[in-house]
Amino acid sequence: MIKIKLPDGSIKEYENAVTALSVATDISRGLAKAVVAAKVNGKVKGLTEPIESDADLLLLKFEDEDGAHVYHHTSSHIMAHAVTLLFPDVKLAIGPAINNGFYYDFDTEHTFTDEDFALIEKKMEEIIKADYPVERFTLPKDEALKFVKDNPYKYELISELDENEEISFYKQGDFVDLCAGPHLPSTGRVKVAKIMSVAGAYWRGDEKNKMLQRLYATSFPSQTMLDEYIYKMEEAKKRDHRKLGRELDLYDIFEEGPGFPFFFPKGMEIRNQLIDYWRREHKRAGYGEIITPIILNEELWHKSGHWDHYKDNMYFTTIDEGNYAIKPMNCPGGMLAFKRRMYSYRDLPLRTAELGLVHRHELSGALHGLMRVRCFTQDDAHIFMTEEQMKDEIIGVINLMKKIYALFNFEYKVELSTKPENSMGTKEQWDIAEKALQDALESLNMKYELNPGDGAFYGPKIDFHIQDSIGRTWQCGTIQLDFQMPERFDLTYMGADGNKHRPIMLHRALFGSIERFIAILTEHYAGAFPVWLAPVQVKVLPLTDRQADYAQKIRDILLAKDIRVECDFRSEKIGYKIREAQLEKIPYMIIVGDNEMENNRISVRVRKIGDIGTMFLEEFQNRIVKEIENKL
RNA sequence: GCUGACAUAGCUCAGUCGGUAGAGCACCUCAUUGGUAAUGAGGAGGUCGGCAGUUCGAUUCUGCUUGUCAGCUCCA
Repeated sequence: MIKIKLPDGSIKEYENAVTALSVATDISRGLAKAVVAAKVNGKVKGLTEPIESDADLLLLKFEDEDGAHVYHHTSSHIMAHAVTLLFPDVKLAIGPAINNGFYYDFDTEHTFTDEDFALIEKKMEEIIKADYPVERFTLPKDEALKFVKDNPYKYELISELDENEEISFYKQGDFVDLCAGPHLPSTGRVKVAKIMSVAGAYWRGDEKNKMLQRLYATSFPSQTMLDEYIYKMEEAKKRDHRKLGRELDLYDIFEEGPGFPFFFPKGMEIRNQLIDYWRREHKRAGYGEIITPIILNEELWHKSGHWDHYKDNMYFTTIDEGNYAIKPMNCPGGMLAFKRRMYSYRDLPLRTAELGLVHRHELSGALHGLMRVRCFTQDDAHIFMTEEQMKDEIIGVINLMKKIYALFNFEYKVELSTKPENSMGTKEQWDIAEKALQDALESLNMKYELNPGDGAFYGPKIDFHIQDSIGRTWQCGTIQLDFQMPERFDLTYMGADGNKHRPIMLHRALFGSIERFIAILTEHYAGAFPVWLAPVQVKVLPLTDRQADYAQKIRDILLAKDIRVECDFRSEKIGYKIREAQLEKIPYMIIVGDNEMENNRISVRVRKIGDIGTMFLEEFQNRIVKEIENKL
């Protein structure tokens, strides 16, 4: 007797081995139709895989993340199947499910174009209609290798697997693919698929390898869901900071300076508000602010290790026949600032912040609006401390980061990145540093992912990643431990014992880059910034020329309270002025006609709500001042 | 940097199977003085990203180049 326990606690009993599909059928026919995979004792399995002993069973639908994953994975096989039929010379590489879809990497002489998409989709439809059962079979490693001998990619993948491992394959019609699975029971379970784009992708993500052609696609259980997805993506694109930055006249990048952004008065307003806030928080958290030069002698960069590890990303220049570098990071300058005098252990931890403008030579193909630029302002800080202070300092920084991100209601992902291949220092130092970061994360109960080998060349780091409008994530905040720079620069402090000791250094940035952070904010708010950040907070709209003086008076009063206010004196109808202010995403409009003027009042219109009626200017002023103070 | 696509007015986009271009919005002028998302009329604005080549003639075809977009790689 096999007992299958369902999530609601109920138990179904079966004489013999049973499949998740038949359990679903027992519950209801509708469920059997909707279910796409199952979690058996917490592991995702195919619906038709036999369950041979007692198990906890969770039936997965497309709506479940794991369910969608299986659904998309089978879809990727269908796409590979279709491509194989249309382009027989194609060699398959890998084709996993990803967020919102799937891709497959192909090696073929043919260059895929947009016109091929429709052809491939049509072929996929045929495979779906044929409703081939998707069957799993396994081979021992040596036979598996023989089976894929004509495909170097699959051959390489299998070669790396364990000798004794059973290698699983999935077969649908005549198409067979190496795959760990699981899969849908048959191809007909996929309803609609759409190829989204084609792009180059290096085999195994290594630029030394051959570049393959990657087809990105998605699939859904219904046309309606696909349409909704496409609509959603189009809507999301309207939030693109590059578009909004231009429309709202905040910032832009021109052909004359690829990767070098311009900020205009309205963008600067946002930037300055952020920085004001940043300065207040840092003063409170015990930081002193410094500024270090953008250009420093090349020697410094040899000493810091940047020459050996970061030269390709740096710009250089000559002054009076001397060689100079344009800083890609602020730390070496920070080192000089520390070294200028002697410190006591009583001075530690010493927290030094710098809004430092750094320049980096990024690959042209990597540039992306304000998200990825060639010059940006890091809200950097260097904390010099003793080993005992390390953990508390890390925790302090994480808490400050959490406080700032909470202000914007950001969802973020935390990653711990460890020792990369080409790094400075000893393994012991790295171990201590990595452990300190990990301990801090764990003592705060933070969820994080491990990202092995992705640390900076001088130390491991904790990174904070935030999503953009279409779900791409960007690293913003970062906390990096560094034993190397203090050693290279021979930094010391005087200990209680009268001897010189070496401090440990922590690099950190909260926004990460002001430019990237503003891009994230623009997309996060879809350009409708909260009052405290809005470039223009209030627009006064006189109904006719008769109210011009009154409008001006209102503006002057608000200006005197540091409220950012503009007037629209043009001889346009009120509807027109409102529409324009609305499109500019200005939080408050003050509308004044003869009525308001006679009663010494104002009409207020809120961006999100609409007309909220008339009030005295003083009432409005109290309201908006309070909102600004509370950062709403 | 690599793969693919794209580049026409400030913005969004038409268009020319090779005969030097057009709309809407924005801008300027005039009229209009209005009550919560577009008043009307007129005007100005483009060496069709740049450089070569083919051609009687190139914005259109070809090559190179610059930039942008998607992805890979890399990173805040």
